[in-house]
Amino acid sequence: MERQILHVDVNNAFLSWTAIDRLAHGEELDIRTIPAIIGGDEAQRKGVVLAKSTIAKQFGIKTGEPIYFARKKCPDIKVYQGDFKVYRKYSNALYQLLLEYTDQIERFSIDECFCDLTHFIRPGETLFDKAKEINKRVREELGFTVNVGVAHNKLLAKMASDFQKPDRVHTLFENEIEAKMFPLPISELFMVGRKTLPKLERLGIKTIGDLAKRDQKEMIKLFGKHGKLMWEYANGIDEEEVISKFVLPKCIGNSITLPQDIYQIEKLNEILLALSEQVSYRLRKYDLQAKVVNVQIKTSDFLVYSHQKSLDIPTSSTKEIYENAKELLLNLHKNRSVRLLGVRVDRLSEKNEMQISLFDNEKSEKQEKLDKAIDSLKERFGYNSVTRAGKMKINNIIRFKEE
DNA sequence: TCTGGGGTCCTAGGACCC
DNA sequence: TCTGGGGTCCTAGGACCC
Repeated sequence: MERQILHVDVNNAFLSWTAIDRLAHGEELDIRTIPAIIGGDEAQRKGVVLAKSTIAKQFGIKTGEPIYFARKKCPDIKVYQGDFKVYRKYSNALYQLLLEYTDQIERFSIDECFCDLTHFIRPGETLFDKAKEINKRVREELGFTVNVGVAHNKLLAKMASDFQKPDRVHTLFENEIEAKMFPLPISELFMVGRKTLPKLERLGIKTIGDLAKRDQKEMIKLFGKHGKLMWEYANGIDEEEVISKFVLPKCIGNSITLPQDIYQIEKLNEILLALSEQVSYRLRKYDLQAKVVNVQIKTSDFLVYSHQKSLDIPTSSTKEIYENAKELLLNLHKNRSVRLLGVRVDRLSEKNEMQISLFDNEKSEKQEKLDKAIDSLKERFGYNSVTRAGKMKINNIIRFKEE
């Protein structure tokens, strides 16, 4: 049976949401109507463009580039800081509205959803009608706009939502692929990134159609699994289901670009503790444990190094994760000047009843009780209310969004 | 020019075992 | 003494996405 899929994509999400939240708080100016961007704090060396207004886009400003570049392109650009709590609020409002159409919703990111309406189209209705209705209702009831892609699989719905923006509904059915998708530059294809683009161009592949018409075996030979995927996408082939159920994370990480480069291991360890604390806190919130601890650094010359360690027994203990991270960092840093420091845990598994209640020894039982006590204080009084990362100055450097 | 932070998945090479 | 091939696990790095 042909599936009925929508991809709902919020236009300039971070900027639009910031705009309407400011308006809701009495601000007169709608920042969607001026050259504006949402960006990180330049003083903290996080000065990249996270979202841009339609007018800012017309100046050639791109998401992900330094704010410094954006100013060169448009000296009058206004820069605003975003707020994740605000994003989450509007993202949830959108999700609630979509739930009126189907319970088969995959939250692909904070500002994108896939919806499967296969079993929710009544006789006499079309998928396109539903898409138009959603588009209109979001604008009128929620105050921001979305693009909606209409198709029979996720890939085509996603490609369709990316066509003309903003506030539009586009279809991309099988019989439209040749006319609507094949002429697009190959860079527009989902999963063709910065590194693959020049390789494809060197092969004479300039458009999605060019790739679609190549031999699939050739693409597999050159790019392996990625080649197979790209070829299928270029041909509009995608069998992936809309996953509506909650999926546990496969890894949890926390990293920070430091306001200044740091080379002293003692100072780095203090930050490492704060990072480990946050990672293990999130791990425990999901009732997960980790088999692998990973530490990553980025040096002042933007080289990235990482070390990881497989543990004998999975853990969710702050102390254990920190101790292992410390050891990894020691082997990693070699007096290098560190720009970014990160901790990540991998190979996560669910704690079963046995593991929650039984302990190897008294020491780890005590440790677990301490973690739990701190966790519940954090729950009640906020993440930063209690911390083992001793010095408060670290919490001035690292701002935790997780509360 | 000055370059975030959160993820997922894949690959290559080495260690180790049979 | 000098020799093989396959499977699994681990690590480091890199690609992609939003």
